[in-house]
Amino acid sequence: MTLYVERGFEQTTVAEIAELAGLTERTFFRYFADKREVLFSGASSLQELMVNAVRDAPATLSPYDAIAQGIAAAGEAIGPGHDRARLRQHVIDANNELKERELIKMATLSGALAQALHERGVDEPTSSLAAEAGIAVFRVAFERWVRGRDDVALGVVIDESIATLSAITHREERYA
Amino acid sequence: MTLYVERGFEQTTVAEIAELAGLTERTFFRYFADKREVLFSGASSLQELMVNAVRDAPATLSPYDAIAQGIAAAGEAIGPGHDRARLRQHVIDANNELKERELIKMATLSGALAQALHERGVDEPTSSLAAEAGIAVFRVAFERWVRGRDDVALGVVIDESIATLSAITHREERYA
DNA sequence: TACGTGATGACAGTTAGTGACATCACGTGC
DNA sequence: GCACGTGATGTCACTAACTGTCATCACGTA
Repeated sequence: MTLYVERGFEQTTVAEIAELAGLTERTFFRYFADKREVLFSGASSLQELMVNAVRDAPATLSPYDAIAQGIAAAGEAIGPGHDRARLRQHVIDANNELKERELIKMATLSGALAQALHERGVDEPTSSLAAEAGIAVFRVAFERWVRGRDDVALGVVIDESIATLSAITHREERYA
Repeated sequence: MTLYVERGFEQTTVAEIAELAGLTERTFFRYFADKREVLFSGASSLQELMVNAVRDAPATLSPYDAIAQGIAAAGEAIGPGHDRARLRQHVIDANNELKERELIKMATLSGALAQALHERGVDEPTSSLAAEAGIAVFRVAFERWVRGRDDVALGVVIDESIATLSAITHREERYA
């Protein structure tokens, strides 16, 4: 991570990382499937957290509100680490391969959330659409939070974005 | 493409592609930035099509409806090629690197659509959210269409998905 | 006919990632 | 206290995706 920040992702070789960490390249690849995965080791636990939140949400909640609970849980987990998130995102945004990896993590997450909705009795395509919409909200909210001021809480931005999406898809309200 | 279908993406080397096409590896890499890009050469023209549709949509349309026009345009362009789409998607789904590339193309598209909304006078974060939601709809609809029966038109699936997302994000209607 | 230009080939080099085997530390059962 | 199985690490050889550089070649033009 230090190296990625200092000289960028592409300019850092696995050999350098391994040397700095005091192990061989081969061992590095035993811990991480590839060079990119270093930055995404936390993704699976975040996914677990969100899926649990959806699963444990009150049965009376709509799919969209259940997903909102999951996103809120992610917000609470990430919220405190604004500086870390900003640094990490800066590295990712500077490199296309890393962006790709981030996107596939999001897509996997979306699939897991759809599955969690399934287990709440929600049918296709409602489950997939609600999950995808939730991820869309999370993506936009997270980006705004990372680029925004330090004192605006992630949870607040998320709530705003959830409401905004509802307003957008209400076709009749503000437009002809 | 023939080779990717026959033996899979990973099992196909650039050397083989080059030989089949009657040129050298180096020349292959002059036409395609990398091995994956072969399957996504049409992405930029599709993006252009969608952006134009959004730009040229009646000014009275809401952001969501303007995006819907863009998606409909994509539906018309892709719709006739059901077999080709199915084959291509089969190759992509079998390989994670290709899925990543597909996702970043979608993300780029989302950004372009958000930009097109901007030029219609739509503010952030509404523009990004509407674009992301539109991509979410497109993603789900496209997948359903590819996996579904031959005689169901893509346009129909898209319209259904647009309506379903509206219903989902109407929180009060069908749930407590 | 000489010349500039754009496309291609030839070739060497870097780096990510993998497979196979050796080694080594360490806890367990005897 | 010692043999032994096991999991983590090192070593080495190898493949394949890319990249940089220079040579070559076809072709339209002055």
